[in-house]
Order: sequence, then structure tokens, then C-alpha cells
Amino acid sequence: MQTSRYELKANVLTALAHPNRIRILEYLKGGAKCNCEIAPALELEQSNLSRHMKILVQEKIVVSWKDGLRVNYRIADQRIFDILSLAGKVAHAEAKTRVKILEER
Amino acid sequence: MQTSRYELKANVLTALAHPNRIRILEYLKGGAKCNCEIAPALELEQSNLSRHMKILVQEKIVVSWKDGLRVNYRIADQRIFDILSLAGKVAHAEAKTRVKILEER
DNA sequence: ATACTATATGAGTATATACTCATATAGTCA
DNA sequence: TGACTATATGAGTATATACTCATATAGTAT
Repeated sequence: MQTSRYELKANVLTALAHPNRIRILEYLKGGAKCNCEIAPALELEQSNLSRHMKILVQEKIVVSWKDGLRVNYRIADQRIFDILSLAGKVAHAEAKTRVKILEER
Repeated sequence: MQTSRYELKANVLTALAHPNRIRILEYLKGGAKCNCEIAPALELEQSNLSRHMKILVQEKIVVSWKDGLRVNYRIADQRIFDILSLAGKVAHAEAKTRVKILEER
């Protein structure tokens, strides 16, 4: 089975497109963390968090490694923060550009 | 109802996170187009395309205006192309970084 | 071995998404 | 007016996603 470049991009964006996963990624900005730190910090139920992390690992947005019982995670590609920041700007622009666009045409 | 900044970002990313919507956006790079041009060009069924466009308009990723019977669309915020390009790089890095990461630690 | 801790996963449920076909609406043109 | 064209939307279906509770697995510490 072949995956188009559109699907590849969509898969990365889908993995990023959830409020809790965005919170997780911003939390990991502060350095590598294990599930047992993330769950209480972000108030996420254990199994739910585990599945969110699986999605992020599958898309190689974070990398994980075992340390005894714990599984640690860290950001694999810092560019995701550029994506998130741009998404914030686009979202923020939403309300404002409307007037501008109407004026332009 | 309050929408968190995480939700706002997730909404923008969700709107971008579909192969057909990515194709539509790249097609609109070539200038404003109406549904009746997009549908045959990308081989998308009419009502399906209509709903994809609705999603893009709702997130103000594209702007639309009527011209007689037609509804035209154009990109509202060029930064989405930066997001798409970054998503492509992150997706592309996936396969390659694995070795690097293992070497680093 | 036993108790404890951290994580993964099966199973169930609720909701969202993508898609299609049929139909409604609105504008165009003879 | 009637026929035609472009778009929107209701309804149905299939699939994906997020979440929870319960349970399994694996490593730690006594």
C-alpha cells in the first residue's frame, strides 16, 4: 500500500490536532517526562494518556524510551512547535481578517 | 462557552488534516477557483467537496464569495502553506531520524 | 514470594467524520 | 416561462476517535 504525500502530511497534522496532545507537547517543552509525571500535571486519565502518547510516538513526533518501570518521552522534532505557533496565528487571525478581506474586494 | 487556545489551534489543524483538503488548498495556490473547477480537477464528488469547503471557510482558511451561480474561493491566510510544508518535513523526517536518535542517547 | 508502581490494552460507549445519493435552492439563459 | 447549471443540505452508512473501566504485564522493593 502506497501513502500519498497528502496523507503523510494529514497524518502528522491529525496527530497534532487534539487539545490534549497539544498540551502534552507544550509540557514536554520543559524537558523529557514520563507518563507518571504528565498524567497528574495535565489531569489526564492513565489509559487515555497512554493512547495519546502512542499516537505521538507512531507519528514520530515524540520519542520514547524505558527507564525501569517508566516510559519517558521527549520531543523528536522541534518543528512541531513552529506548526503549533503558526496554527495559533492562523486561529487568531480568524476574527480580525474578516473586515480586511471585505475591504479588499 | 469558552474555547481554549489549545482548542483553537486544534480546530485549525483539524481543518488542515485531511488529504483532500490539502489537495484543495494546493490547488487554490494557483489562484481563486470555484467549486465547479475544483471538483473535476481533483475528482471530488460535488456534495463532498461542498462540505470540505465549508470546513475551510468556517476556520477562515479560505474566503468565499458569490459570482452569479458560482462560489469562488481563495486562500485567506498564506501561513497555512508554511504549516503544510513543515508537516511535510516532519513526516519526511520520520523514517530518517530514528537512527540519529538512537545514536544520540 | 508479596505488595506496589507504571504502563498497555481489551471492551464498551458516545461522538465525529467522510462519503454518497437524492433533493432543494438559487441564479442564468433561451 | 422552462430548461439548465452550480451549490447546499437532509438522510443514511461506514469508519475513526476519544474516553472510561477493568484487567494484564512488567519492573521494583521488601
